[in-house]
Amino acid sequence: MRKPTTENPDKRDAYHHGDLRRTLLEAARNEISANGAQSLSLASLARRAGVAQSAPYRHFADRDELLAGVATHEFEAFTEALLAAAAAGPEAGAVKRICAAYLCFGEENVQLYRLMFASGLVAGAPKESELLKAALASFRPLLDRVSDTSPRRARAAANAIWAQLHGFVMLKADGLLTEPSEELLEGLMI
Amino acid sequence: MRKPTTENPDKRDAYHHGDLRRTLLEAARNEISANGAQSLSLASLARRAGVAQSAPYRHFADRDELLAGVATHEFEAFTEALLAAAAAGPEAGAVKRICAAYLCFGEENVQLYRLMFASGLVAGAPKESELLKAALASFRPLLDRVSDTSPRRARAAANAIWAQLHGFVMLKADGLLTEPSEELLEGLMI
DNA sequence: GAAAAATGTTATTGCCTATCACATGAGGAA
DNA sequence: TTCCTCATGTGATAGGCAATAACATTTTTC
Repeated sequence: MRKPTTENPDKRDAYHHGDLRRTLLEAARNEISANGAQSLSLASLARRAGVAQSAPYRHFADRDELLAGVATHEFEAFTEALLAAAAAGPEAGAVKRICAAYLCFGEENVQLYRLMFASGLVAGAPKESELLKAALASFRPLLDRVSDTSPRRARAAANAIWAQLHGFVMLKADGLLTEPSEELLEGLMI
Repeated sequence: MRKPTTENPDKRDAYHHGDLRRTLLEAARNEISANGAQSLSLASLARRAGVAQSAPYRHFADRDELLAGVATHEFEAFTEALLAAAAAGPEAGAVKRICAAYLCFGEENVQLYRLMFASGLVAGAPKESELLKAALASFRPLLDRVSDTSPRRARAAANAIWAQLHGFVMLKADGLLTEPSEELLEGLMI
């Protein structure tokens, strides 16, 4: 692996870029966030980064692997946001706050959310992949705070909430639900 | 428009195909159902139908319009399935049966379901499009059978159920939920 | 310091979308 | 019938992208 900066950061015109992997991931995130994952091409990313079209393939086996990289990173940010919401008040209201934070993230990052949860990327990811692990980890904040008569029932309840939140975000993203988030949050069955 | 059959159906070698639009839609449905919408190309469809690569463009402005055609048709089939489930027993259990039919459809048609609800196609569709109308219509069977103290509350309740069903299907499709449908159905909060 | 590994470049292949100009066939109007 | 027009299909083409191969240049390692 490579450190973010070499001894001389001014070496912009050097043969080697220095931190292409990170640069590509960041540019990809921007592009996806703005125009969706569909409109992303490795070629255009390479151009924007000022390297040859083939350079990205030194860091990502194919387009999907780059997308997976972006998605993984975003799942981690998502998890952070949920944890922060949980910690932002008394434990009693943690679930409610997590739900609000979930809807908020989905609304503010529609395209990234699509990549994470609706691109089929996770479905095609191997069991041990970083992506799948990051995706499952984002479920923990909610699961850990839902209690019920048994762990099994708690899991079922958390699943139900999760599914509902996910459904709200996606249906709203597609224009099939028009109610504002606060209203959906009230209608949430907990 | 053109009738499905001309006077002579044997005229296969004729200059005109006869019913290319329908043929393309059906082939596209098959391909999507088998391998997902991503792997669909108009070029390969044209080859399979035995016409020139440019022929499909006489019937669909672009790739997305073909996909929208498939999705629209599938939303109609989906609505039919939900209506059939509702009619398949006493009115009292209609909602439960609709939910079961919903999960069943999603499970048996993962790729088509993805196209319908997770491709962003609906999000980009104009307000008056057939696609959006068909999508919204698929919500009616459930909405019409959920009653509450007020129409507004009924809508909120139906939204919640809908979102939850959608969430179950998608999260399961991505391997993030592993519980069998029956169990999810029991956990459904109604 | 030399060998090896990492990272970038140029060149190439093949597939795809989308748009031309042009060809053919079907059905209606005179 | 005969011609005209429109719908539909063909061939050719431009441009973009994914992916790979062979070659070049640093950086790291021993």
